[in-house]
Amino acid sequence: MTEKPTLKTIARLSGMAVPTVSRALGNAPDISADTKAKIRKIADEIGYVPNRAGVRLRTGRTNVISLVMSTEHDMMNQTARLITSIGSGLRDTQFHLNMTPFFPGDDPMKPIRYIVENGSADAVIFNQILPEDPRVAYLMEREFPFATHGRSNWADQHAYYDFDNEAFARLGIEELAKRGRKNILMIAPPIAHNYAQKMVHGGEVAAAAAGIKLCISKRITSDSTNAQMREWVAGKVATDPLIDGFICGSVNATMAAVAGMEAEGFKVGADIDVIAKEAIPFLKFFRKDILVVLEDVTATGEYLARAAIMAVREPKAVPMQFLEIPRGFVSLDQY
Amino acid sequence: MTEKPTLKTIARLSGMAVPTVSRALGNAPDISADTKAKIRKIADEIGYVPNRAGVRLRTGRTNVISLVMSTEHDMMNQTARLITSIGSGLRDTQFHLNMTPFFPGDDPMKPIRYIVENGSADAVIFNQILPEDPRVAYLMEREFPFATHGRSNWADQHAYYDFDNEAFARLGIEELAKRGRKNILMIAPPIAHNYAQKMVHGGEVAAAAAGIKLCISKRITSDSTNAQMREWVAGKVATDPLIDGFICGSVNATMAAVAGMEAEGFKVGADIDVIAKEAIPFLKFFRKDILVVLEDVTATGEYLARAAIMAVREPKAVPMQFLEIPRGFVSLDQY
DNA sequence: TGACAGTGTTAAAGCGTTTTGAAACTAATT
DNA sequence: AATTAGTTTCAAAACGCTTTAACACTGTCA
Repeated sequence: MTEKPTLKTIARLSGMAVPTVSRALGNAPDISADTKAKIRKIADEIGYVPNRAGVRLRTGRTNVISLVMSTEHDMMNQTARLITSIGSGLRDTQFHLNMTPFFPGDDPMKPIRYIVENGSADAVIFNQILPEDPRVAYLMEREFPFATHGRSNWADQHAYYDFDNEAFARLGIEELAKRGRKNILMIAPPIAHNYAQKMVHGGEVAAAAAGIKLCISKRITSDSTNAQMREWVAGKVATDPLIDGFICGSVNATMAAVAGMEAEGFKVGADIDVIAKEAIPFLKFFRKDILVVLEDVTATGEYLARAAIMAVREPKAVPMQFLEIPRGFVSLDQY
Repeated sequence: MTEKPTLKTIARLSGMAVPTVSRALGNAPDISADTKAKIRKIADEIGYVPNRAGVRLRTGRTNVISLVMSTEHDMMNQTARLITSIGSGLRDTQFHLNMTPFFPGDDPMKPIRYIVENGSADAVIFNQILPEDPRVAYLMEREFPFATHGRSNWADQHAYYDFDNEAFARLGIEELAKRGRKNILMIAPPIAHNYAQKMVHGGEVAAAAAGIKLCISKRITSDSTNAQMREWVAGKVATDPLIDGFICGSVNATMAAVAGMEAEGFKVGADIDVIAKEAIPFLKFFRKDILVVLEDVTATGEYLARAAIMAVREPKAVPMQFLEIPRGFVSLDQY
């Protein structure tokens, strides 16, 4: 892990000339099988990745598929809005936005490592932060610019935007207590994530202070399937009729909770109060008695974009950091 | 519009050397104001845009902000799912995904032109297609690879993936007719878009055949604000109590229609049937009587990715084209 | 022996940009 | 007249890659 390996590196190591290396890796017909094998081996060992600017400059091929996406017709779309608001924050700057989705089961380090090693971006933005997130550690160690959606344990040292989920849970518990609710169920995000831990902690502290009971599901979290959550909620309210409140960590959890309790004949707002958090307002269209806290995703994206640029331009400056404090419950009129 | 302008072009035109041009445009202090003005003028006239590969190769700066986005926790997110499924279709290929959001009021040609002129991608994917979409015309004329989400009038000549909105409207009308409904309101997408025209046309033909009345809103379309749609629906059902069916062109329209009719005391599934189209199943969680047709966004994204790559690799081959036929109405169990 | 054809490798050039360091002036100072 | 200083411009090099054309070899055939 010294210098970024190029064709020249492999040429030096193998004693061949640069073009030979290029053609060998490109599997050209006029290179002997021996040479190809030898060069391929060295390339793999030192982790050679072609420099995309070099390829592009020479061949004119970018290896980029560009997605030009209009946003006009989708208002209710959290992630899309996050993406477009990052785009919006990048407007009139020299920066372009590159998307690397990754999927459940993928190694979260992989795309980050690729970007750093290949130098395919000046900065990274990512989400789903763990308390001791290895991506954060990796990027900090290499002094590669980044901004996170959510805080790690080292959040004081890097750029982030976060929603205060601790305050959200507190707000929820306090509102439920005020309404005389005493037996609360929380569907929290997977507990490995830092924001889940904060939400749970906030809820527990507030519940203890208010003297009400809070039960947090371990098996079922807000990333379970809708069907699983629905079953679980239905089972819970059926066996324990004292349950009179829900705090839901995601829109999906809210939908599933509502469906589950209604299947058992309970009524939102009357029998059971539901606290929900959403980024794009729409839950109240269907159940105006749901108690909704809004999260400002547009601000999130624009802030993260600015924070990332700042991290690129002023690596030594104090990183941009913002904690969004929930502003209470919204009414349908505000939609 | 002959050759792509570079610093060399400007150098030739101005009689200056390439580095001088570079420094003049970079506003270096050691270039005279006269020269700067002259060069800037030429650059603007010929529409010079710096080649990003050149810049990157020389400086190491990519001018890219990379967004690495986890998708685990958002299931209900149409655009996000489209994006990630495009990413998924690009997996294990050499291609990377680049996002260019644009915003209501922006010139839709601008990002396309930039990509083509700057050569910042090998292919473009875009949506919101007009019947005679200038972007399609532009790209076809230049033989630049692309794939569209939706069909233009020249769809036989280019790669696309489309959902058959004509069939959707027909399906909706026929189902409403079967249920004895006679007075239908449709909230269609803005009529300029091709898919809106197809949806309207399909509805009108089917309504005529079934002998029922179909009214399509002109002023209010599915991109109106939720509040506008809600007001409009409430007003309509209040003044015309014969209305007994809705066909909604978007999830937003559906939500607003439901809210509007319920505000006037009508009940979904009993007084009025509602036909909806959605990509991510969630409407039925709240109103299981809504008649929901699903659109397969995951397939869409993966297909568009493959189609774009195909257009790059085999420009002369017959373009990949797919029309998704709606498969009828879903039940809550299928969610 | 010389010409010919493979075979495997390399030298040289160039894609568009920016950064050095030097060069050509002009104007001011000795 | 000769030096110095200041201003403006430019030549050359380099980033990493691929392509073209040329180079050595070997072995075959006349």
